[in-house]
Amino acid sequence: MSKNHKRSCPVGRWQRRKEARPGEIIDAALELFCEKGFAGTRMDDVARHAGVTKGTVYLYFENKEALFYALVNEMVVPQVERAENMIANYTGSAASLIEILIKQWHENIIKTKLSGIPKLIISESGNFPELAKFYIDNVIQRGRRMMARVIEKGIERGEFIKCDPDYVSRVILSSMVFTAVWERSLASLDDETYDVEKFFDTQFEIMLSGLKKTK
Amino acid sequence: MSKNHKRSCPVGRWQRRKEARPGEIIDAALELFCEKGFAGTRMDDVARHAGVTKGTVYLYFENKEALFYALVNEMVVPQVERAENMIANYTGSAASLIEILIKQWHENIIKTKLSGIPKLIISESGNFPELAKFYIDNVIQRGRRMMARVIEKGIERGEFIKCDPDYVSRVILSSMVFTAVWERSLASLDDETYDVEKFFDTQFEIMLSGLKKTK
Amino acid sequence: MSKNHKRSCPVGRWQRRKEARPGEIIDAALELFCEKGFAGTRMDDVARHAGVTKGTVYLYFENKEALFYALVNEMVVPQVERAENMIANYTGSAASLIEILIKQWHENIIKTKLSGIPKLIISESGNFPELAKFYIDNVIQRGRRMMARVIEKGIERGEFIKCDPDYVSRVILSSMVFTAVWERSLASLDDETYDVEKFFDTQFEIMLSGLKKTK
Amino acid sequence: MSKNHKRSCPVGRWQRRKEARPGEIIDAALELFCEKGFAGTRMDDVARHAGVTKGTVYLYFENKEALFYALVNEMVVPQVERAENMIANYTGSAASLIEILIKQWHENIIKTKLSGIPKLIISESGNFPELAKFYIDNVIQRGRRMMARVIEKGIERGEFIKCDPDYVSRVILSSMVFTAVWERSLASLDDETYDVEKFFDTQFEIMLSGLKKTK
DNA sequence: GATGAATGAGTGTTCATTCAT
DNA sequence: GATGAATGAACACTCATTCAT
Repeated sequence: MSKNHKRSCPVGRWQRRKEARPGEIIDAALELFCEKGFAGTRMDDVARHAGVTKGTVYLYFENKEALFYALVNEMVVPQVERAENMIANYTGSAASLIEILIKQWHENIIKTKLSGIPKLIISESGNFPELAKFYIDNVIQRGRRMMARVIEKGIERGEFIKCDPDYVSRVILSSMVFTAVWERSLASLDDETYDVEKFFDTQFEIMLSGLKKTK
Repeated sequence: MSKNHKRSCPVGRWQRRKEARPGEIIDAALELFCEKGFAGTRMDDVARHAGVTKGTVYLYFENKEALFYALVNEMVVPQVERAENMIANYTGSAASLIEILIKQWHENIIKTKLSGIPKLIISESGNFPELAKFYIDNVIQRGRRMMARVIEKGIERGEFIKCDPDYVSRVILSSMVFTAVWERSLASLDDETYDVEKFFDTQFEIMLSGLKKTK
Repeated sequence: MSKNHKRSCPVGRWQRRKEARPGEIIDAALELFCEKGFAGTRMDDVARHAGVTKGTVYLYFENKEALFYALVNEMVVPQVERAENMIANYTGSAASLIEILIKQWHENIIKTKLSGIPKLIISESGNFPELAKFYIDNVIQRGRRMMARVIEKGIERGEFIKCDPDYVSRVILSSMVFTAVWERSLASLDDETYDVEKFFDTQFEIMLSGLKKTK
Repeated sequence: MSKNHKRSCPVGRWQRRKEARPGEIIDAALELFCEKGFAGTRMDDVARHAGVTKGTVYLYFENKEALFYALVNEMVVPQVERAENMIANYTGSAASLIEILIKQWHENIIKTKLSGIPKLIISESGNFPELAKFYIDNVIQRGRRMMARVIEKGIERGEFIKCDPDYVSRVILSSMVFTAVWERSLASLDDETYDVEKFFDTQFEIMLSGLKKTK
């Protein structure tokens, strides 16, 4: 009847949260790995950030590395799929699709904790090449192909000038991805602040006016 | 990762001890820090890579952190100065200057070990905010201003359309810097290889045709 | 291995809690302690082997150590009593009594899980001196006296030559006990297999012909 | 000139003992592993017993298990070889050779730290089957064959009655080995003390008079 | 009674740093 | 100057034990 009947049992040490735990731990790990790096993050810290003790982390993840892998798996693939679906169903112009993709990148990645992933993968690529490879194959390459297909469509539709869709895709994505990396690393230390939205608008305008056919 | 990075004396951090130039140590450290991260690199490895023993590293650098600071200081400032001098003396068009800057970035940074620096700073920014701050102030901001001045000149000279030079500068630099980061992290793991030169050409063309005034 | 074995309350150590008989737990513990040692055995394993969960073990035994003590107490004393009764009622020759004792050792100890006890006690004597002491006083010494009495009787009856019954007892028992230890430790790893029965026959024959008076 | 010129440098933290270290560590490990078991022994304890700190142990042994393996390797093989050489060169009677072997077992094994090895191997056989196998193949089996060959020779020379040398060998060795195990485990806890020498004398006499041919 | 999620003390192992040689 | 044996603090991971359900 009352909305808080769950709280009738006092919040204590023995709360069971089997369902929620892994997600909480992964969130904590993402934040900390991204901030301090994999090696620089203590399992104890991850645990404390997730509101549990060290031992509990090991109930859900075999070891630190498994936690890292789970984190990337969990966080990354759904995003790619969402974007691919969006593109598949889109019927408007290539230019407007690019605009939407950039906007969504801003809303769903840059503004969320997900923006930590690219920085994390890049930072740890030397120590976890296999994981980096997974990310390249399942995120980067798919992203690249998505954007390339959009460009291609724009060329086919007569919207865009002739160009190599793969390279144009890389150029557009590079500053999008860099922005995520930047926001999660140096942005907060830079006293010359900027407006991410305006950044993306600028990028969009220049790129598009460079790509658009002038009739 | 020790939590007292910040407590180590900030004075004298930037000097190497002695006259001798343990450039090999710095080179080894750059390579290894970039590959494995600061925490993941053992002083022993740095030493061995430099052809000396562990103790010797400590003759020249007070500790691991000092080595990191020295590395960044040593490697970074000369580049910026070189670029600034180049711009100051340049008399041609803004467009051609941008082309030259991109080419030099490719030749002098991307193709050399120096490209490891941005990846390293980004990766370790959470653990070494002071160092990151130094890098931002002495490299990033100066680079941004350089590029912005070029754009500004282009607008003044009637070459370019009206735009916000600061944001355009950020857009151009973002994919340039990202390319360095990419080459030092994921590029070697990506089976879809690409030609960096063509990447920069594509970027240059699109950006420029987006910026150029059409008479 | 905690250093405070000795501090755990010595009273009540020998009792199982509750009426129910968690014989399966003790069986599981015997098997696992014997195989992996006390420290090397996880309570979780004991529980799983006994078909219950970890918590349940603690319903019946105060802690791991208490389980060990209960195990030894449970398993050991009945055997000694059975043997003592057998001897008390025996009326035949000393030689045939020895033969019977060896046979029974083979049947009731060597061939059963009980053979694990000596190996276990020996292995853990350093960590559980009190328990080892209990075993010595209640099993070893009583066994030694039993065998010594048989020898003595043999001497008295004129069957055996004059000898020190205590030492002869020790010699006979040493290979009997060793066989139990061997079977529970190295036997299965030795590719030079042997027949335990023939081993005991050989021992019996040699010892007896060495002991018997030649008229 | 003075005998203690080595002591002229004060005993301190920085003494280098590269040559001596491994042996000291192995000695400490043997004692502690035997007393507390492998799992129950802390590397810290081993180190302290050897007069060093934990880190130093890892300079010489890759890990705890490697230390265990090294210990067995180091300690065991030389003994077997010594015994085999002795037998090969022996020209006297089989009976006297057995007597010598028992005496040497007493002097060189039982009375020394080496007597800890059998107990240790037996205790840890479940956790280190490979090491146990090594011990069986290189020590036990060779010991068994040695003793069997002596018995065989005794039979050939007409000293001993017909019997199966392999089984007789096993019977004799079982109480010899057991004595080592006993001395390193329960002996010190047993208030019924005994004289090991007399034990072996008793064994020798009974066995021999059981084996000897009566003309 | 039984469960199993959670705890936290304990231990193996690593590695930056020191300093006698 | 250079070495490398030694140190010891730090951290990943384990597991006996607890207790809310």
